[in-house]
Amino acid sequence: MRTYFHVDMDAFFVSVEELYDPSLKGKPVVVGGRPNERGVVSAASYAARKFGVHSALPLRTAYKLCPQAIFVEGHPERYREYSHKAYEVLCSFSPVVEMASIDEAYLDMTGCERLHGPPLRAAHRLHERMKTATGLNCSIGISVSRMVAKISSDQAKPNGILWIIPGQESAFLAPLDVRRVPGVGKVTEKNLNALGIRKVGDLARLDEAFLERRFGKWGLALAGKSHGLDAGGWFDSEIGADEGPKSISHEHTFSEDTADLGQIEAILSRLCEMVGRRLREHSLRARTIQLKLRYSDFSTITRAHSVERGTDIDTELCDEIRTLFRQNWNGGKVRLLGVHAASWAEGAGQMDLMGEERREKWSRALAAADKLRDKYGESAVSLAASLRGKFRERTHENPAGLPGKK
DNA sequence: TCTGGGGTCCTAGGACCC
DNA sequence: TCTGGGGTCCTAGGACCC
Repeated sequence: MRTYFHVDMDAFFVSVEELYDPSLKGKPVVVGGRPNERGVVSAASYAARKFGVHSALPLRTAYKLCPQAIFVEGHPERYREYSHKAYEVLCSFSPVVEMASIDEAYLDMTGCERLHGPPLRAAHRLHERMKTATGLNCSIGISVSRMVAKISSDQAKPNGILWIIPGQESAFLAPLDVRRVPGVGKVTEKNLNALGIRKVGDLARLDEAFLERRFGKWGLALAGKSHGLDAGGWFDSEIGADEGPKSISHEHTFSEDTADLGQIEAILSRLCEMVGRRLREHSLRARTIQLKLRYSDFSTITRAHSVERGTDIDTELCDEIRTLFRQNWNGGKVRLLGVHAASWAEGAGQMDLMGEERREKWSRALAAADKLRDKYGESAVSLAASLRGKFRERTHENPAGLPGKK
């Protein structure tokens, strides 16, 4: 029998912002952008949540619900920094730590009793050390199952600890809404509700075979989850095994929908550069390049093309993407563009669409550009098309022509 | 309520091969 | 030529998570 902790930082982005600006404390704060921007709430303070503001809510809606809230853009570098600080605290508690996202982690605490005492005492110590070392509150769920630990940390919020005594998993889960189960979103919840299944206990009473017939493999996993088992997909995998990214993508939503080809191609170039840069950072070459295109009516298509050898070169990505775009654009106003790279090429091959010499020349030039970007920021170096686009986008959003948002 | 951006995993059909 | 079956790759779309 194992012991897992799920550690989840409370209102993480907001709490980090409060460390930098203590005057925010206790006030309704919304992280995500300006209230009149296209976009959604990344995080809301507890004071803001009282007004019905929550993450994923459109910013404009958040503003309607809580006009007095303080809206901040957010600082990803700060969040990464504090995420790393939290990670170090966790590593001092268990050798088996897996960050599940920027603000939550799983710890395998099996066999740590001699060092830290029984689970609850260990959790209190961890909670305290987290506060001292980072200034941040977290909530901790404890169980023999990772999934139950995650649900219990959720129930423990804010700033709490909840231990599910071994053997009590089903009893703990039974009265909860099915929506609390990780992996059950809006759609699955609706489908389950339509069958009269509202609580996890309803799910647990059902025949496994019925769920499998109804929902396939996912139904079987659901049956296991309802009993507190780490069943299906994510929870089945080993904890702590980090294998690097499986895909790299960037996308951009226009502040106003556009059918201007110059503007569109400029953004595509910029996105390709961002993807290319990340590929080179990870020493990866992508075999599959995918375009994402969303129109004003929110209808969205993706179109992919695979190449034999893979690439990490901006111009090659750009050529692929531009072709995909020209082949598939219906001429309508575009809301969002995305560039997605996946399916990594094996080993250290050399050539693809270009000859080896040209390729090396490009690689050197791009490495130099990456360095400049490190030093002076993302906007320092750009392909011509991208530069044009930046100028247009910026002038569009920012008629004064002031420096960009970064 | 007018809907971001970065990911993961799953399904399903068709091509292609043996 | 009247029509199998399994495996793998590619593509498109969708649910879900933070």
